[in-house]
Amino acid sequence: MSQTLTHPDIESPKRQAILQAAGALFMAQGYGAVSMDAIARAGGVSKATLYAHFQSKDALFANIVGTGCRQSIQTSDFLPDAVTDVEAALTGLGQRMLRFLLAERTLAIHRIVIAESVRFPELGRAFYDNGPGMFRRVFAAWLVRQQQAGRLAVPDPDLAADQFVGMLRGAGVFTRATLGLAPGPTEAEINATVEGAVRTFLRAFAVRA
Amino acid sequence: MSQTLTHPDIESPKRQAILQAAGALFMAQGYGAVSMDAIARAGGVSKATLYAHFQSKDALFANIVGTGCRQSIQTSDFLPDAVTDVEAALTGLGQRMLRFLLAERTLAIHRIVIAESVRFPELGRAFYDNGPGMFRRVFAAWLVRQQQAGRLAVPDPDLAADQFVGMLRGAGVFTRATLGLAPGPTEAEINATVEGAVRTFLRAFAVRA
DNA sequence: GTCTATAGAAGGATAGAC
DNA sequence: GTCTATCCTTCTATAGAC
Repeated sequence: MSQTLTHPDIESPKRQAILQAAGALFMAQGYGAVSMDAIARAGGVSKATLYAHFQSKDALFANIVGTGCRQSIQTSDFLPDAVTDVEAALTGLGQRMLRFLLAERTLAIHRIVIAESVRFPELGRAFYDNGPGMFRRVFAAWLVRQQQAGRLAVPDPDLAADQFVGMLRGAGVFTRATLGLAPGPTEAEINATVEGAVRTFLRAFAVRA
Repeated sequence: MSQTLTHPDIESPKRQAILQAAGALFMAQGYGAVSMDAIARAGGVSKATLYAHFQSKDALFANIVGTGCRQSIQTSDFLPDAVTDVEAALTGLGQRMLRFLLAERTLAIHRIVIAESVRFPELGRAFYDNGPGMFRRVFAAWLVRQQQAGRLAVPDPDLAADQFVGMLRGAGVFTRATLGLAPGPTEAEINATVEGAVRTFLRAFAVRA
């Protein structure tokens, strides 16, 4: 109703500065630990300007995290394009997937969604639908195509997709990264995790010679 | 130094009331959303009494979560006792493990540790060492014994343990429960997840006939 | 739209009586 | 140890000038 009155230019440099500053702060410290004062200071604007662009702290937070969830998953990036070799395709998929999951930005969004989904229930839903849920749909469909091509035998594609992602996240390198434990994951650990997941997956689902 | 001065009776009913009230509130709402006022009110004590037993909000929080982490994992509960049948043992282990992971109390501790481990780094370490890390050690050792008995072929027991737990948590039922998404997991989903994890695990690591 | 200044509420922690 | 009452800080949000 008052949308035409406030009508903040979506390209406004101040607005962009606010979003960037708020995003960095929220990701690093969570919802409760960040004050509007701190956001205004980091963004180089006054608090009044901040409230001219966003109705409340909640609204600003929802904007940040919603955008983060939507931008985070580019499913096409993960889908193996050339499908001549299933093992190579799965390995490439696993590498991109695990490295994406371990990126500091992804970890931050993951942490914050888990933390705040109790207070903002729509947050958990948006994250799942745009993240894990969407990936599972696309990956399961890919598994079905491989099965039709005679390269895999996957009785339950949804379950198999969950298992593959589950083995990547495992209880090892990803769990420690989520908890912020030092030292961070090494290249060797990442490669071993991916190779192990592919090996186990293929032993279970490859078509026997 | 002032330990003998304050010397709060560890069995004090007021102290117990505080711990119980604070635990419920922290688990349900997280660190930032809970005030000392609310804890005092819920515990039926005054704020001064609260501060007589705990030096600060941080200290009270650390006590709650530390205790929760330590009590949460009774590794012996998860270890298959009779080992005549590996598949049955793994299925029993998986059932107990997944149901434990899905318990509301476990989910609450898991959420809160992830949320606050950025601000309280020692929290993530304590949780991992007493939870996933300890379980992995014990489970990997069990896998080695099964291998020595000729029932399994597990080249990397740590990786295999991570994979089994990873498939249980998967990207499905546990992920949705962590995000608080309705509806909750059904019996059928839980059973399918466990059976699927055991089947995939055995296809990868069972000794071929 | 943007600022300075401030209102109004809530939280963490303490003083002092008992 | 426990209470009541309160201090000080910090927070969200707004009023009013430009």
